[in-house]
Amino acid sequence: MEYKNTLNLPKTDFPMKADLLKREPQRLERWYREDLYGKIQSRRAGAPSFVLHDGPPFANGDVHIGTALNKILKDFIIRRETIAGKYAPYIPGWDCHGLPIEFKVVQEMRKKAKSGGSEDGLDPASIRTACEEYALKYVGIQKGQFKRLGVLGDWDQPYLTLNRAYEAAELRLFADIVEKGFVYRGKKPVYWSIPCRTALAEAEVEYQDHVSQSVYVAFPLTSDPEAHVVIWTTTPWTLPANLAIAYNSRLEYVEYLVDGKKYWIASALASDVESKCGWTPEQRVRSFSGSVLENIVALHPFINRESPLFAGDHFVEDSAGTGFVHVAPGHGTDDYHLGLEKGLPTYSPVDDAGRLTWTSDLPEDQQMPRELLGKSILQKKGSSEANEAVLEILKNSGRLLAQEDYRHSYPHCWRSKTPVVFRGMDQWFVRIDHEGFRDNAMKAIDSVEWVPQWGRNRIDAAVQGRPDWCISRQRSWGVPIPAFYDAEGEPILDARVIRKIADEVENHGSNVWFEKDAEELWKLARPEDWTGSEAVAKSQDTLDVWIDSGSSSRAVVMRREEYQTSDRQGGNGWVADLYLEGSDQHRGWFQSSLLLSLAGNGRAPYKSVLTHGFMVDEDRSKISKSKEGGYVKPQTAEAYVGQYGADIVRLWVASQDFRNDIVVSEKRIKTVSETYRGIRNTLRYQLSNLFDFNPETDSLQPEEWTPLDRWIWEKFTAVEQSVEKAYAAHEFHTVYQVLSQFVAVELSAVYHDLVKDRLYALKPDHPVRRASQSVLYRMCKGLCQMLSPILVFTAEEAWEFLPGVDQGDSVHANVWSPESWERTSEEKELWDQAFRIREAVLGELEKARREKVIGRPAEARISFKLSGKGADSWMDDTRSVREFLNGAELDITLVGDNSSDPLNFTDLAINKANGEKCPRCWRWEADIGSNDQHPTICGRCAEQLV
RNA sequence: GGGCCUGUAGCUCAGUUGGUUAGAGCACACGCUUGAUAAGCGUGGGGUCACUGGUUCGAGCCCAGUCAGGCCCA
Repeated sequence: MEYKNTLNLPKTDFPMKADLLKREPQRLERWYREDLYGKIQSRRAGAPSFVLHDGPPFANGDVHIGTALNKILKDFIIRRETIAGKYAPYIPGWDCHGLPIEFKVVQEMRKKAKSGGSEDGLDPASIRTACEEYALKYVGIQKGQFKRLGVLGDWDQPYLTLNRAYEAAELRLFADIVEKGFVYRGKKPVYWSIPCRTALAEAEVEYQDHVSQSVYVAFPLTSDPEAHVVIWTTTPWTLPANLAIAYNSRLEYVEYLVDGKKYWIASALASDVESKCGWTPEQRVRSFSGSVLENIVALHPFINRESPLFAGDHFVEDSAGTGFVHVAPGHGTDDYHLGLEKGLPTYSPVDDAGRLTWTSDLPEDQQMPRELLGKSILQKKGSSEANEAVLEILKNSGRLLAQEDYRHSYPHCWRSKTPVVFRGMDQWFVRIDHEGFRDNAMKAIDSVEWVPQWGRNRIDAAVQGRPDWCISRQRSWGVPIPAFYDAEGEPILDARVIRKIADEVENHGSNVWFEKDAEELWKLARPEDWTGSEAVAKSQDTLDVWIDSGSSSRAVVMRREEYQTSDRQGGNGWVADLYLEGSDQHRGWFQSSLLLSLAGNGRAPYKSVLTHGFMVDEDRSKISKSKEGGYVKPQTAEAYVGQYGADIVRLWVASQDFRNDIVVSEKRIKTVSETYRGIRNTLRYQLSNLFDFNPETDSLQPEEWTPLDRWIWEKFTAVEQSVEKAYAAHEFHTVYQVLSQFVAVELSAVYHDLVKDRLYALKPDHPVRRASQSVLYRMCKGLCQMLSPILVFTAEEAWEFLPGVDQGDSVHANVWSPESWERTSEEKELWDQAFRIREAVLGELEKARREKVIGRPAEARISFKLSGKGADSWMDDTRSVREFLNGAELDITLVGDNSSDPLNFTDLAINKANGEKCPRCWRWEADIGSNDQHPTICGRCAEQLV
């Protein structure tokens, strides 16, 4: 008789091979066809809400692997809140305006225009149409890539910063802020990109190595034309804008006498300047303290005006230069502040195209020489027309003491990659210190939970140190600033006007501002009781994109229907529970959102803010787009998903502590794949042994289980508790560690291994078998649920094979309730000791096997002496004990009678077992043939065949 | 140059208020199994806790500095 056919061998259609690349897209198709997201939302209607507000990625290019990390983390959290029973809608967003898109679109339009022989069609309205098309195209592309990652959300109705309703809400928020007096018109040096013809935000500037033409220039004193203050600058073109010189009153200065002329520099820089200017230490005449320089006035080296000396102790250093700093208030931040303090104009004699020019700030006789007019300051190959012209004048006037190329880190325009210049010009600003606003912001920061905690330090520093917010941009692709100008050229910015325009934008889109002329717009927007001057022109500026994304709380969280639940009504109900972005956003979106929300709505828009690190290479250095030598994998989400599948990428994200940097490497992903296989096989083992189990009718309760079942169940519930705790703390790497280790150790190596005999060999409805199936069923279900936020595809796949699950019932829509269960302390104690004995036995078995006493553990006779509390209970169930100790035959001798001592064993010995191998259950038994009807198998097996 | 942060086995993580020979899983090596089988089990090797100095009876944990890396800023 073929006894193999009488065994309950495992059976399942849950495949061992994951085949993620094939199966994931199929499952996605089904999820969206059946509207899983909508189903979950309606099933959770009325439940306590949880709002994670999505920070909008820029609608440009493929989804970067770092962006994928961000979205996956958000998806973990949303899904975990959902299976915890919360109503947690996810409304993804995109940031659609801004320079990068406009730059690219304009480039393309120029190219086309050139080949077509005409530059027509480059007006703002056409540029905007092309930009919108471009942005929407990438919204579509990225949407598909996010979905492929398994990120679930309302992809049919995302929020876009270019939507009419969004723009209108943004403008209304802007109107509130204008009304409260935050916004002013001012002249200020701002980063200016010459090719892009725009002011740049700090975020749009990147530092690169740059070689500047640095010069040492002598400024004669009014009191003594032979005495000179020596300045050093790396931007000769700013010399025509020089209005003062700064020194440090705490430094020591030294006077040189060279060819009858006196030159002053800081002592600390003496040897440096000597070598540059060709002086010698012998020419040093005297030294003096910087404090005596007060009230001294110098003359501009080539323009007819004075350049007074002022103390600038906090920015004049003795680490480079001469200890005297040339001050041009229109061309530098320190210069500007010093100028404000001393009443100097923000003089910036450079036009939009980067050419030197005269301005109305100074009388004509104090303007720069005519030969400088029209010279471009844009640097090409290390020099510029303006620099050359200034150098020429300096050489001719004998004021140039030295010149050399100077390599340093210098700000560059992030798009055109050209050096940016500081240029004073009219802009709109938000005044950060308006009515104690900065202090309020600091308080608002205190009210927020920052995770990790040091995030607070970062945003604190960002807000504390930030200057007024320059919010205007001279670009087309953005939300227009609804300002007008009167006949005098004076700006009109009025909250009522802005609100009228917001209504127009809501109805017709913001193109209305660009398509209609000033007269028409003014007619639409002019308040009925307007008493101010009449508008004759409209502003061409757009709002900084950080105003766009920073308005999302007002435009999305406060407005979207999904978020207007009964538990979010009134008070601070509009505040989001969580924002989650990379740590670079402390200065970016977290800050802009905070400031705008505080100014407009009076408090921070979030309760807590979570940040993650950045993707780094295997050597933990910054991910580079191009590496020297050889092919480099594009760092897009697609590149990884296409090779490994989304669940592997997600598990890899979960495997590392995201608060630090995340290492992205093939090797790392491969080890994660190994873990994935372990998890998948465990699920498969469990499912395959549940093929004939009906949870409704076959389930047994813990009291009816064997001690081993209770042991694993207690372990499992402990795992559920730690996983729950880890999820609550957003520590996904702990979820990963706890689950992968539980799967490998407790389940695979112990429980699943030990329980095979009873599952296979006992008759199907044997209570011991049903007991184990009951535990397996509970664990399999719990594992699917615990894994579901991370392994979204695999958890669902296994869930469908789970007995008793209705067709179409998604693991993602169910509620996961972590169990909590413990054995009695007596049982725990007894079995803790049992495991210690097991460990010792396994060691001895291995030794015996090496010494060839036995072939394999199943042939072993294990004997030892047992004493202490619970020892007699071992004797009650030697089958379980034997199974537990992994041997064939047991010979336990009870010794002593002191049952209050802890369980203990001595004299452990391993020998070859008696009996022979049962062909049915493969165990070594002494009672083979004891049953007449089944003479070749063991007694236990024979009983099962009745 | 400044601010914030990170640095424990090949990889990912634990290491409780400083206290016995620093732990786990994976990977690796060797063996077993072939009724979880493109699976499973057992055993084993592997760490000057980035480095240097200090505080202490005692430091992976505390202090100072150095180096390397990341983000932000200048």
